[in-house]
Amino acid sequence: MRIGELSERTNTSRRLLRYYEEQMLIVSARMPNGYREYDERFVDRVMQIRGLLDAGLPIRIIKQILPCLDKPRTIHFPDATPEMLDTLRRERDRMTERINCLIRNRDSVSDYLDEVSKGWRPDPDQERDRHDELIDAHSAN
Amino acid sequence: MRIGELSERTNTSRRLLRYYEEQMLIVSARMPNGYREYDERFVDRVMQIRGLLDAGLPIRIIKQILPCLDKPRTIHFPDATPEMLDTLRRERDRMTERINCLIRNRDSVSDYLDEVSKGWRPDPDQERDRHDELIDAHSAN
DNA sequence: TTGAACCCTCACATATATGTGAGGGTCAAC
DNA sequence: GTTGACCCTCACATATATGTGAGGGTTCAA
Repeated sequence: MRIGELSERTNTSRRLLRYYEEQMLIVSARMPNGYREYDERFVDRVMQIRGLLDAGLPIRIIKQILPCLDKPRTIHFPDATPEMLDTLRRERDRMTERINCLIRNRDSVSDYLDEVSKGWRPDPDQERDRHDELIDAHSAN
Repeated sequence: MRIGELSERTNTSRRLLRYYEEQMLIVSARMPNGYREYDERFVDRVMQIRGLLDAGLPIRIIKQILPCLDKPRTIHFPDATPEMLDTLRRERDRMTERINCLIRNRDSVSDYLDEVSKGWRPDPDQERDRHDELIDAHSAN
């Protein structure tokens, strides 16, 4: 497929697809007329890139972890220098931290929405303790 | 505490703490000499903000969800307009998508690391098999 | 009373991801 | 053979989060 179709199917501007290519996250074949040509695999690949970008990973890091996400991944073993593996372990751990942070906060938002939809109403009898609770309000972020 | 201590305890530059204040993510009291004064709660609050920023949420959104994360949150219920609740639901869903994307990719990285460490340990104590795999590797390229 | 170590505001600079548009090919349909 | 919908490169613009530094006040201890 050409860039326009990939753009529509991944909801990503042509500009960005060319940018990702420039940043070497993807590679494109070229048709005789110079047009870029992509095969089906790129739909998922681009959506994966977008997901990771949206989750806060910079292109520099995405470029490093993408090769590990290919299956079969054996081809990429030889590229794995010890420094690279260290980077990957660090990134894996950062991703886990991000996940936990997101889960905690998503659950808070979720709880909030649940309580609102249950029809919470201000109860003057419970306002007494508010000050005390404020003290240990934010935990573990 | 003053901004320097908060900065050290949250590993966040003074510049950014002032920026978060300008963006109304946090508020500071002022001492008579004009210095900012923070109480303990801000340590967690700032770390929460940093976690969310790192997870890809823009300040605009963080500003909207932060009030829901306060406990007790009752104070903020009356502010919840229907549009606001819609935004929150959308953000909750986006956070869930981010979480799933991160988990998928983290697990892939993790699997990769596991396989590398099973087959090819850069650790000098366990280098037995490396030679064969290196041969394979080079012919695959 | 001087100096170090804080703090203030303000402004300009940088990196990253993204938008926009100019100037110009390619190609299929009318 | 003209038109419209694609594609190309290149360059400039924008938004967001962050760094850096100038110019200047405050506090405290030697």
